[in-house]
Amino acid sequence: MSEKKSESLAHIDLLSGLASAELKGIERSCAFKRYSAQEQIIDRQSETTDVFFVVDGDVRVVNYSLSGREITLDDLATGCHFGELAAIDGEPRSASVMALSDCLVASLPQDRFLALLVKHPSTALKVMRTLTAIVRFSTDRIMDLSTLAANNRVHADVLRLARSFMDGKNVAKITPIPTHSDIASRASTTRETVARVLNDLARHGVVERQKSVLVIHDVAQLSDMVEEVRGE
Amino acid sequence: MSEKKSESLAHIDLLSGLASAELKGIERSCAFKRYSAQEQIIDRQSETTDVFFVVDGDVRVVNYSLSGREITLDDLATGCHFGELAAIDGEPRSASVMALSDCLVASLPQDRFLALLVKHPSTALKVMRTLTAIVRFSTDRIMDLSTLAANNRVHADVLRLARSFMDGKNVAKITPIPTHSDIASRASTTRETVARVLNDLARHGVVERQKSVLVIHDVAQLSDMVEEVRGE
DNA sequence: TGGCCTCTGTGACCGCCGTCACATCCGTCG
DNA sequence: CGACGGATGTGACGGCGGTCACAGAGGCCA
Repeated sequence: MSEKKSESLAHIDLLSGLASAELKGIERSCAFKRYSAQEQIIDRQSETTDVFFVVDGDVRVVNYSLSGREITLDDLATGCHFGELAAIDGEPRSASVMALSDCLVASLPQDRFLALLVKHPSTALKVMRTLTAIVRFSTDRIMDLSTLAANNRVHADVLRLARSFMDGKNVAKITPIPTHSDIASRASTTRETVARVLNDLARHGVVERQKSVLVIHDVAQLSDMVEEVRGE
Repeated sequence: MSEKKSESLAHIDLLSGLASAELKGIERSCAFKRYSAQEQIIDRQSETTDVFFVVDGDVRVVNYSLSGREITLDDLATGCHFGELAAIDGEPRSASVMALSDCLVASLPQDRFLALLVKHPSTALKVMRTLTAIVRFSTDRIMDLSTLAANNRVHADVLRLARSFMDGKNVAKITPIPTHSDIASRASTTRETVARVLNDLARHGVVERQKSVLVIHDVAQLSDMVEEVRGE
């Protein structure tokens, strides 16, 4: 297993442009904390305003309907940051964040973060670029939710997964295999629907579930299945 | 009717902190253009990167499914800006923008805009705050689309309208009355569903359609109707 | 005033998919 | 090895709401 990662911000994307002395200063202002898998890091509606850096591990930005339904907004890997919304505008947290794996997270107080933005316009620009990425991602999702039927949203989500696990021109090998509930929470549907859709795809030879890999045999066809419905 | 508004950026929220000499410089870098109602200002997927200021009038940020279905993302009034996503990250336009009314719009080239952000951190911060507002608005919408049924989304949208037209503690007078298609395009449903829901509400005395005002008699009850479903 | 176009109201139909209920299946841990 | 919990497969049912079709109801302009 991986050893304890050191408490360093050297691999945080947002801070990669800074001089090492500067980085050290920020590290000293940070509180480092370990979370175990499934543990809550931020609670929606809470009034904290720190910014967080994922030093090691993976986290999930998520929200819950009052009925307990879980809606995944995004997953973040090592090197990412989160919590900047509240730091920038001072409003309550807009979403919850939980640890997907055991992970090490650094938190930077709001005033230190804002000072950083003022002092380093290039860092401010990086923050803006991550924000625009979130906005684009969100509007895509709104379009999907507004125009696609549930099973096509599953197609779209599997396609998105496939595209980040390409293995050859038209084949993707997704591993580890996400659970059906996992996909359902991103596509805003139920695990039953995901199961039915995946089995349909398997029956048509588009995907194949192996021991610990989900093989997409025909990414192009999957893509067609999403596009054709988007258009009609 | 209102006279031709002057080609000035004095009332643009984003630029309100700048010295007047600075503002004049930006004005000189801008191209001012009039659009008539319904005219397209930005086309999704186009490769331009200017930032736009709404000097006078109202505009709508909107997207279309290939089948022609219209999805309203947001409406912007005089003083707002748009088009900053592409200016910040250089990607193609993420949405279309059209004039809701006849309006006057100023466009600022990307490099001028980026230079402004670098020179004035407080303006950069304002940009970030508008971006965080968009993100929050979008995640709320994603939650609504994921957890509310179509007619409850209509409730939620009317409630949102009502809250911005309050007239007394529990009464709102919405004017001008939006068309049903209009509401439908924000709530991601059909005008027929909107018509049925509004008539239901009218039958229960919650709303009343008058000549040119939509009166919400019981905002609290409307609010309850949204909350109760969110919870179950 | 008459015609046209947009907006509105409502009924009928029916397919998608959320919900419930079980039956496996599988890895882990005692 | 047996048992337990989580993940998966699948049938049945029923309702929500999208779609189609058409009938008013207002403006607005010639």
